[in-house]
Amino acid sequence: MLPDARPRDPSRISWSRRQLFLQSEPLSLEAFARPAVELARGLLGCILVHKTTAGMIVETEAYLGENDLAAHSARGRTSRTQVIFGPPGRAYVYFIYGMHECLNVVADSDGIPGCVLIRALEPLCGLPEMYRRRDWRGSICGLTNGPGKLTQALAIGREQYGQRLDKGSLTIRRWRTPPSFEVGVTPRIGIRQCADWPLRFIWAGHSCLSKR
DNA sequence: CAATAGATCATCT
DNA sequence: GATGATCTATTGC
Repeated sequence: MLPDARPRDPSRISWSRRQLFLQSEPLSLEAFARPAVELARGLLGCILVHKTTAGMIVETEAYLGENDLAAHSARGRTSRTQVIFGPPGRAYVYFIYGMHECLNVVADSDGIPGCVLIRALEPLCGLPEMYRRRDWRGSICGLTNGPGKLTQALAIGREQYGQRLDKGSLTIRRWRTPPSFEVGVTPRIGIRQCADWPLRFIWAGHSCLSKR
């Protein structure tokens, strides 16, 4: 089903395509029903799969429902933000700067807003496709080390708005034996309001983190 | 290397 | 009409 990746730099790509399927399982909907901060931390090391492409999540940001003026949900329910107020485990995809799509995972419970922005992945599967879609000839990490880059590489867009992430073509999976790593916490990137809140979570020292 | 301009449009004032 | 949870290329040191 998934195409083989092109020759890789073994120091950067940690798992083979075969291991991806033998050693992972989709997160259940209940697994997403947690506070956004907790989910943001918990999604690190999990695998985002869209059709023939996949990558491991190494950077996330939590957006809260209350008093978080940086969150899209802070201005209330609109046609764009309604999914954030709904049940957890759904995709919130929005369009920004006239050209980029960003993927969020809805957290908390039905009626309570909260979501997690996926900011960076380590590419795992379908690398040739990613290179083509990104029109990129640089490093492997450069395919997906940014929120707009990873959606382009995995072909995720507003067509996936509201889609559930526990089954179907867009899923988040966890390793049966999770990798061990150190988690770092920093302020979120690219926002003006609440700019100093420590809600960005990273796999400390990973080479595929986004750039400032 | 750091700083900055330009691309480009859905959303909300 | 302004803004923005971004990315890339280019400029300048």
